[in-house]
Amino acid sequence: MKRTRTIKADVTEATGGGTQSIERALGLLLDVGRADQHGARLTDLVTSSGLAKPTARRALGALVRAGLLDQDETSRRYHLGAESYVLGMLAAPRFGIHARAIDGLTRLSQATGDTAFLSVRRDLHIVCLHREEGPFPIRSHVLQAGDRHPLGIGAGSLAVLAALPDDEVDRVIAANTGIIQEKYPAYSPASLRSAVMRTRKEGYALNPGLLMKGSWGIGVAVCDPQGRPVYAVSLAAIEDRLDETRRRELIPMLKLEAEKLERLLRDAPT
Amino acid sequence: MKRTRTIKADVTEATGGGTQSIERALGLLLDVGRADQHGARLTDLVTSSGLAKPTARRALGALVRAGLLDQDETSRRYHLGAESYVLGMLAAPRFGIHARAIDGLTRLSQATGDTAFLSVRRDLHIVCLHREEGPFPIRSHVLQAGDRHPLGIGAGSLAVLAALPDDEVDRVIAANTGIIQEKYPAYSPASLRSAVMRTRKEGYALNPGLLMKGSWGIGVAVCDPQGRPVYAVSLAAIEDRLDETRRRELIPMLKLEAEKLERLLRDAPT
DNA sequence: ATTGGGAAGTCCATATAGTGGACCATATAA
DNA sequence: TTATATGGTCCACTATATGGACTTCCCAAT
Repeated sequence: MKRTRTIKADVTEATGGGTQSIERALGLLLDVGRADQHGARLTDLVTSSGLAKPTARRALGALVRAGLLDQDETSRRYHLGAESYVLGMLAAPRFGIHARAIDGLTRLSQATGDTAFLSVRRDLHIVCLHREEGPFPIRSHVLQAGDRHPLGIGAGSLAVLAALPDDEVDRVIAANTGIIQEKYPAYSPASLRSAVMRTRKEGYALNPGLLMKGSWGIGVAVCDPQGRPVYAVSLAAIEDRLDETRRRELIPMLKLEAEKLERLLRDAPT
Repeated sequence: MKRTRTIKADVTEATGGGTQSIERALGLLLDVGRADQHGARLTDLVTSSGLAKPTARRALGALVRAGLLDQDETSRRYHLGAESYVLGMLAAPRFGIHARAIDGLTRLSQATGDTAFLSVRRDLHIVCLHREEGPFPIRSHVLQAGDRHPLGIGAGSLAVLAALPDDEVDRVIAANTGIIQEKYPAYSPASLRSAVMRTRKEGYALNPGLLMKGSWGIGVAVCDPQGRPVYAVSLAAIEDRLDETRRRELIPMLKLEAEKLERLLRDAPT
């Protein structure tokens, strides 16, 4: 007897089986990416991934053989490899706003003195793509290129979350609740929801030092031609430099740069 | 009875077992990377990889879920995803010569009118990282960013091969013999060896239309501080524009840019 | 020297996780 | 309508990845 197909092949979803080792390996690849700068050690990767050591090492070996990772011969640390770089260059035309966004970030950081960021949305998270420091001597290093946080955590991230439709805001918060409770004690699903409201009302996102006391941030979302938020432009500074008065000066500048990026997204084909 | 360990743990090598699915998946990832621009279709990936369709699809699914690939909802083609781009950006500081090399390529292409290339060595192959077109209206499109050829095939590639020590030249040619016989009818191991000699004698590599009749190229290698060739700078033009006389003008310009890059490699830390 | 601890790397019996032949669904062409 | 080509899926079977336990290496402290 034939099984009745209840959902008659909606789209493709629910595949997902039979890919354990691949997903583990890709997880390791992204982990190493996050740890670049100094490289990742086998033991750390083992603990952070929860894999058994032989398993992790075999996967890392495959990644190294593929050229996506390099292993330092003496320190034995894993770094991103040339193939990762090449891949990124090949992907660049499809995400090419980055290159042209750097100008804007530089303008912002020079004009304000503070540090400007470009972040990109990755489903439930946001990833910091670029950090451009301004001349002001006290600089927050809370957000680095490559850092990843749940949507809503941090100024740019909150700007993106608030720009999503309500049902997706709920979905995202629900999906991230576990991580938030575990790693972001200053946040809660409820506080996120009210932050979203505030962001929509004010027209910009504010992070009043919730990730690190004293390190404040403001951010706005950049939407694609379909109106979905994909990037965020944000600024970080110490609390004193982001009081209400100064924010009123800075927000128009942020919005201006965000609009320029939206125009680029509209014009760029691909 | 204990098995005697003949090679007492020289370095780590010969691991390699227990990674089939990972290597298959990574192969697919790189395949898609090569096919970007237009995206890769499932069927093509199946044939190019030799995998069974369900296997390929499962692996691609995992890559999509990890964000390394995107699948176009309507065309069903696979493209590089945001995570690939992020990875590349994170790897950029370690391979950052690229960004600073573009200036040099632009200078070259403007000064000569022809198309300038930056390529990077990946073990037995060379990968074209960047292509900068000059104003001259007849332009060869034989080499594109992302294209990969065995070492020795093409001008930049030959420059790198010729800059390797003899034993490695032999190793590379031996390892590539199969691919060369299969896909590059104008080449042979013997012709490669004599091309290497010619390159060393003349001080630059010449490709007299061996990949595509009429499309000539000249190239020089860029070596890291240890003297190992890692990049190549090259120029492509139609045969008429690369006669002996003009080559004598162009080669010093290429060498100048190559030396600038070597200086960057020396000064840049990591 | 000697010891100890931490990290990298390795082995192999086990069963879990991936495989692929066969099939279905949908889209465009004839 | 049939033909053909492509994307997507099922599931029995076994090839394949797994991980506990082990060895080797390195360095710092005794």
